[in-house]
Amino acid sequence: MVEKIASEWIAALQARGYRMSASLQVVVEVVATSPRVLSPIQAFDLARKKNTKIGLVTVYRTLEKLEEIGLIQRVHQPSGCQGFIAANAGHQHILICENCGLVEYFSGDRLDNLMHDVARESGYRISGHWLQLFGLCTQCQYEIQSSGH
Amino acid sequence: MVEKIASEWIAALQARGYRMSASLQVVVEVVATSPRVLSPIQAFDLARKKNTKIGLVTVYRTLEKLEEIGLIQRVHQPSGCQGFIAANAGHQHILICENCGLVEYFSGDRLDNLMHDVARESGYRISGHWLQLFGLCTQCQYEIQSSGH
DNA sequence: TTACTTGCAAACGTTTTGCACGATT
DNA sequence: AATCGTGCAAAACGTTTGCAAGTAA
Repeated sequence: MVEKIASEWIAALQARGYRMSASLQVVVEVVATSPRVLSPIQAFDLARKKNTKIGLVTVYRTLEKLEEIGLIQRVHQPSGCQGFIAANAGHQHILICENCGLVEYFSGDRLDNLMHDVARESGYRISGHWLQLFGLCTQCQYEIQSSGH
Repeated sequence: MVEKIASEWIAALQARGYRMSASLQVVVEVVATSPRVLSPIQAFDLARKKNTKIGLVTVYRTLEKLEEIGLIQRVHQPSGCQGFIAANAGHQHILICENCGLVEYFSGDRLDNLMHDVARESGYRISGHWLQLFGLCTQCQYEIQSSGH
């Protein structure tokens, strides 16, 4: 299932005309299968465990391609904006664990009314929105509680 | 009115124990009175028009202080995350013009139900959220339309 | 065989730090 | 008088670009 996602991403890249290589495959696997937000360097470190030859630049270029196709999205956090996570189509909003980066997706349908109201009141023509929630996943709640905080 | 905001910020900084200087005053004035998102360099350029001696580092350090006190907030945009805008207390959500950076504030009260639902469904303990809307302000809608786009 | 991709090194823009001087309290 | 803030220069950081060599199509 998880491997299936990676192979679908590879197919999408090939359909876009990109050539296949071991390096690209490894980066795609790492990013496609991560349930957590990954920075370029984190993706690089994970990829290096599978392919020692890989360069950081290749990670950047692969992320660029994946974002261009819409398979990943950049994640902005108070701690920084280098993160990426799979862009789960149809679930454009995410909930991020501030401790471990684990991501949950949720629907933002209930925002439509709000956006409509704001557009009318402000006169702006609204073209997009970001909604992100931050918190602690169940696992991290437990661990942090257990360690005495 | 606009000068009042700046002097309130100055007072808040002094109450925090920070010393006053011409450089700091100029930066605070620039940032406090801007209706648009400002990057550090933009704030620096504006401040230099009022005080040629000012250094970019001072702008960074002043922004750091203002953010620490909660008078400004960082603005994340698809084009970058260097922007800052006044943090209008009680109106924590913003609508940004993608063309000129003009910011409108709006209330996000209607998000409470959504957040409660997501917390229950995910098991996360939610501690914060970001909601930003992007679009074109009325002025920029007009200008872009007039110029043939 | 052609042209895209890689990895390295260097360049780049932004942000931070070290430090001597000057200014505020 | 003591300490904090400033401005400059240099360092650090993440990201992008130039290029020669390697590889996919």
